Amino acid sequence: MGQRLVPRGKEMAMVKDTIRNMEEFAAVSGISRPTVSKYFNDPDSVRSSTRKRIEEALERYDYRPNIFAINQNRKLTKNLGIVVPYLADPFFAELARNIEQRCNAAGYRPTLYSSHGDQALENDILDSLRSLKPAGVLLAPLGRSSDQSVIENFCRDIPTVIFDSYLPDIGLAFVGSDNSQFAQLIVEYLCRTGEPPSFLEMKTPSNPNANRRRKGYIEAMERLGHSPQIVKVDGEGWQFEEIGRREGGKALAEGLFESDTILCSNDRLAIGFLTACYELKIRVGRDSDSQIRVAGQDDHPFSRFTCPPLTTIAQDYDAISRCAVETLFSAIEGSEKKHEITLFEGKLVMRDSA
Amino acid sequence: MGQRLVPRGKEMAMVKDTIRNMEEFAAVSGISRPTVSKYFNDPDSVRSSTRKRIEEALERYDYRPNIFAINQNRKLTKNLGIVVPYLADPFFAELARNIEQRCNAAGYRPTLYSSHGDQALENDILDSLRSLKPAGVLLAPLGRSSDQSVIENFCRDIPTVIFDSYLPDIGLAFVGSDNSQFAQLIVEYLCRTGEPPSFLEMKTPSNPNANRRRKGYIEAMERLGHSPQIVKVDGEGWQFEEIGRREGGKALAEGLFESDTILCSNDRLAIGFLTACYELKIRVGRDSDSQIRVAGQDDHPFSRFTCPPLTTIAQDYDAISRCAVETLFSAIEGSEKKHEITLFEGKLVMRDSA
DNA sequence: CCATAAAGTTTACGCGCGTAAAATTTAAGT
DNA sequence: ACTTAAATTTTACGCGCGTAAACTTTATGG
Repeated sequence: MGQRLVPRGKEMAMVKDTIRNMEEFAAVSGISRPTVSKYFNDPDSVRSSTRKRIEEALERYDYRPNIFAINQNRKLTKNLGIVVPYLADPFFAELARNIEQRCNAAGYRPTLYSSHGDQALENDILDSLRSLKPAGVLLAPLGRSSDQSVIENFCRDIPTVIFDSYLPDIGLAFVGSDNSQFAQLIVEYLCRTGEPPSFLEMKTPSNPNANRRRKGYIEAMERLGHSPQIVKVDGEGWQFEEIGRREGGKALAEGLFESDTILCSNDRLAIGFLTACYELKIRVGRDSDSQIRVAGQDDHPFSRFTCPPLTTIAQDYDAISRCAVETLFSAIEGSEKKHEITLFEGKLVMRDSA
Repeated sequence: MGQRLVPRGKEMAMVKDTIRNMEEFAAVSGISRPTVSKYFNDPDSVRSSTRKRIEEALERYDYRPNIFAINQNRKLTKNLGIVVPYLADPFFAELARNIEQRCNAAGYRPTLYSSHGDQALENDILDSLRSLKPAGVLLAPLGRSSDQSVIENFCRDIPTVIFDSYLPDIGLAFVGSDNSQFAQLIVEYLCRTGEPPSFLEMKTPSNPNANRRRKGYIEAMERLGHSPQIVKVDGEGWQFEEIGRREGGKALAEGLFESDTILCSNDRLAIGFLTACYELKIRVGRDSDSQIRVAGQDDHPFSRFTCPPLTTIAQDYDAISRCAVETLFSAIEGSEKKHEITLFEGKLVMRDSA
């Protein structure tokens, strides 16, 4: 009796549930519009008592500032762009997820784009990204098939951190992996535990990281007193598994590998190559009754589940995404000048394939 | 002599390269601003001669309308939202790519979001999607862990086509696969070629499609005169491969499967289960010296590359994405009323695992 | 209690574009 | 050449918010 059947907030919301703009919201919260505007730009910039009043009103009415009107008038938006070359590759999906969460946590509005391995699309994305007036962009370029001049122009206008795939002197900074170290680390391991490996890669790798991995392989082999052997197979595009299976299998069947240990340029190639081995009934592993060993590089999310599970070098997803985001933020908020390059080392992940 | 050293367009661009708004662009193109505005809303709505003049100016000056000002004033934006539950799953990545391209082709601006398996994030996405005033949304819900009332409210305000994971009576329409048919098709195949299969699934599947697949399995088994056997394993979340490996392997080691043929609720579970088989040194395949057969459902992009390659039922990515997009467009442009459900059949993909 | 700074209020303008209405020009067709 | 419809121009307003300037209120401290 006499008790409220409806919570106070809900009741008041019924009175005028349709807050059309900041003017009306300022009215119902009893604060002037410019102050309310100030609050939304930075809640800490208003006195705590007025902040409280605004936030109370915010609970009664679900008003939120019109994002288009905001961005039209602000010089610097809170938008961020995240661009990856190929989202159907779980490696990039994971990286993107990681970066996205960090951006959200920092109060920005990230938007995710995938170039799908297509130069024209990458250019289009950068183009439409411009019109979003983003505060910054985190860009993993296609690599070899990127239109460098387009990216260079873009980076001149918009604060951009490049990650994963290096482009010389472009953008605020580069964050990626020390691909040479990747290859050296696993070569050392493979040599220590068996025959020195042959190296399997695509003839025209779409990603420049492949070049550093090849060099790392050669360096490590020579340092250890072995002669490197590189098998380059045909294949274009981003269907790495299929290339690894078809062309890698072909090379295997033709006996092109001088070693019984195959180091693949990346995990996806290795995954396809494992399939080829299966089809050729060649037993892969490091136990005595196996015929060859296969290793990859990246620690792709699926590498744990190949048969046998793939020995590989793990990318430090977390460090890369964290560093890329932090670098961008410090450049946006402060003003970093010099073009910095940060490379993270990989860790050996020993599984059964090598 | 007397020849131009600079193309005409470039030369004129030097004169006044900084078109600040539509007013200025209208001036240099010799057309009034309202007509230019009309052109940008629909190039075919102006006379071909004026269209030509505008497009000539467009080549000389790289003006493009301010997207924020446009969206602020238009009642209906050209924005679209695409939401998937888990982007690190290449199945959804592929589907999203497919949908994205269709939206772009139709002149819309799609934005891709992933709920990353998290209800709170799904809600947040819908919330921030609202403020984008999208013309429509293509939503693949989390499923069981979705907050149905939130999604229902969202769909009341914004034209939304649900895909992949069915939610009763929500949204404009549903587009997905006939999951019951998937299971029946592969059960028939498995029974025809060997022992009737046991069914492996998660105890609390995150996706309601799993329920239809289970029913399809039971139906087909009974129709063929076999008694169904379902093995439910523990496991939460979206790490299906790991669940398939760990829990599926445990069930296998404990001899819980009555049949030598295992039908998995989906490919990712099957991929993990194949790993478990490998670890237990159980040979998978359909040839005489294999011990068990394993099949999946979805035709996941990686299923081609498991060892052995996975026999499965292929989702019709293309048909689903096409239908979902077309349904949304016809609802946006025209005005579809009735809530339609469209299901696509799967096709048997025979590989070596079963 | 008063001086002072900090915060809030009023007022007003501008951002870039959609869009309506009325006036004018253009194109098409008998 | 004349009628008519269609396209374009002019003019004008509004969207929702950022933001500046001048003024008024509040908090703080000796």
